[in-house]
Amino acid sequence: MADIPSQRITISDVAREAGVSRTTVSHALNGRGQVDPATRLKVEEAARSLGYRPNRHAQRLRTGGASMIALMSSMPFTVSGGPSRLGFFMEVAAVAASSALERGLVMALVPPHRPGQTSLNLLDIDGALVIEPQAGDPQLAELLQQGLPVVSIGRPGGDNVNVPYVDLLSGPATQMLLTHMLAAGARQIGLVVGASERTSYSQAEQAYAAMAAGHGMQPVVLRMDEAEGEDGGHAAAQQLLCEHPELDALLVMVDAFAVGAARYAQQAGLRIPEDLMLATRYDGLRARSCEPPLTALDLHLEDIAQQAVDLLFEHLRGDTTRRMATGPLPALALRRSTQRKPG
Amino acid sequence: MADIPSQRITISDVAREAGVSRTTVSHALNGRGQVDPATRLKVEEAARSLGYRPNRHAQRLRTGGASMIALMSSMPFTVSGGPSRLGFFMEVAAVAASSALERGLVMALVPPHRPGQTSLNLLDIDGALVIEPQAGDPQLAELLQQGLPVVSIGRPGGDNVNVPYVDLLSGPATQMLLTHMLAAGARQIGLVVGASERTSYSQAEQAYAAMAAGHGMQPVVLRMDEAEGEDGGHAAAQQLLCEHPELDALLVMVDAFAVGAARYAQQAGLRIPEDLMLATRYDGLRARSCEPPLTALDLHLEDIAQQAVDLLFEHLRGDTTRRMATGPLPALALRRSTQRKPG
DNA sequence: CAAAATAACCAAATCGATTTGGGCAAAGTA
DNA sequence: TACTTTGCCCAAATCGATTTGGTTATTTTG
Repeated sequence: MADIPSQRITISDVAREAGVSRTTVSHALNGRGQVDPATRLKVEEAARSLGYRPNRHAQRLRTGGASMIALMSSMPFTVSGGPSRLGFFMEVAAVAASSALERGLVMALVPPHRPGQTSLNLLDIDGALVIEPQAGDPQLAELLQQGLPVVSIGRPGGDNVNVPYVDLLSGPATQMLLTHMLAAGARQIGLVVGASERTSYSQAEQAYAAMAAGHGMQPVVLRMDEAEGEDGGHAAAQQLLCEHPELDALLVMVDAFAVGAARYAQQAGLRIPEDLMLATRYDGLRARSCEPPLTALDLHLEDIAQQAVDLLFEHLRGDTTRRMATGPLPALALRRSTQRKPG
Repeated sequence: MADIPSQRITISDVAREAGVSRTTVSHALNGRGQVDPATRLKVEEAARSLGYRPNRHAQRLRTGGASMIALMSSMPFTVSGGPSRLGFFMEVAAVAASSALERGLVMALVPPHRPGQTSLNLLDIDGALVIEPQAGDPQLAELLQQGLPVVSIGRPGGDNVNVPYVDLLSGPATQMLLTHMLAAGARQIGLVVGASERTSYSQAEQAYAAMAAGHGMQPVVLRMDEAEGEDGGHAAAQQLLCEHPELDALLVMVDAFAVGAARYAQQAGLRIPEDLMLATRYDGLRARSCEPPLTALDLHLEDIAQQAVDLLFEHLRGDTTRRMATGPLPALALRRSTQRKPG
């Protein structure tokens, strides 16, 4: 029956119990230096019986090692947080937290916040993962300014050219969605992206332009402020379909927009997919619980997040040679929103 | 153009810059001791200009406290993690992380792990949130044994009677689902719960028993090991429906099981909801992306998580008077799986 | 056999903060 | 005047680990 230790067990206690010096305890427990195997056993036994757990703060203070990373979202609250919180951010978080723990790192979540809160200087981290930062992202800027290692999930926008990143392959991804929609019978596809300057958007636009040129499609693109959330998607669909009644399909890159677009279609009496096909990029809760469920992409975020943590870990260790990683190609998640009844 | 500081700024650097001792810097920056207002300004200015950020490890080592809490899941990997990671756990995580940050606490995610990994002694936290711990939960036991403040989301199972908790109201929740199914035309409802000893299960069973007695329903309950995941739900449905062909509805408390049950129904040629109604407790990704989507409950996890963080915060502060909190009543999330076509 | 290498261990320095226990004027009090 | 209080400041101790730079014995080598 072990008493609850009111005073924490330190290395000195173990040393006393084992009858050796603190140095030897440290060496024995960490496999460093020269220690007689018999002594090592004695130390280990003492540590176990006393319930010794090294004080992480003392360890980190001495060794300078990293212990905490943060995962931050640069998307506005209305897209990344809000009613349906379980999006891209949290999916990455789930995997990244596991991978981080396996490396002895603790991952702190810094969820999207209402405008005007920085709170970054509140927490003291050794590195950070950021998701699809836009050009001139203030959070990213602050992290870099503090000299912290950062890995971006998705190539960072703007002039942050030397921030290491995991490529999300937005060009091929867009191509995949467009190809599918065309094969499924779409004739005129419109594109909706966010208004901020993110690599995924510009790559999508490029892929879309190339595709349109190749298929004799008149390119129709609309950019909408992400902060507008689902309502923004509603408005975007409305504007696009009024100005371009020939459109019979929409590729809406932001899932919150896509849900709004579906709502507009319903209100306008447009059947999905018969009158209007709809697809989005990220296959998350929003895409799946939309009515009808939306065709989207499995981005393999599990691999992506894993790679990002790996990369960040390397940089934390001082090995900054690798500046990029690539995940597997996205895979199509086929749903009703792009499947017209045959005939 | 600030250089990237290769060497971290310490309190000594600030002291030198401001022309005072380290003690005075500490006092000035932390509002302790007696410091001339003019000196304080000088110190603050020096700290700002040098970009000083106190070393968290040194601080914590000295002061003892840590400002980190953990969110842990006691569900097996197959239920809470796995292919569809975005469940109960991550939904709570999203909200709890925000609330924690607002209080200056960092929240670490300790996702469900493969069996045999503790990893708890790896991180040092000063409090934890646990989700629906079962009777004799080893993680909870370890936390308590270390004397750490713990708040449970959902009343803890077994004899952990004095662990403070946020009530998930599983009795009323079950009643709500059963009442709905009966009103929707179900005649004989079977119940599937997890085999572990969790309060939500026993409360569900109680509510079910009472309901059955009141409606002349023969109670049919099956307990399935949670580690079996979706396949377990498949097996449970098979067994239940073979032994009790009179059943025309199932309330499956674990969402992973429910998805498996839906799969079995499809294989057995049972139409949902015409031949078999299906409902589950937690309205998450699994319930929504099931075919057909499953009727479930909005548990108001946002409020629940908020309350849990509040409660834990109080206990961290030493105020242990409040030992329980209650969230709002769950709300029905109606889906096709319980809506028979009229006529 | 003397010199060099190795094994096993330890005392003290170190990491960067906070806290303890003063020191020294200037101001207040008997 | 002498004695206490107050204001402002600092040197050194402290937190609990790791690391540096040794000291002894014990082998190995020339």
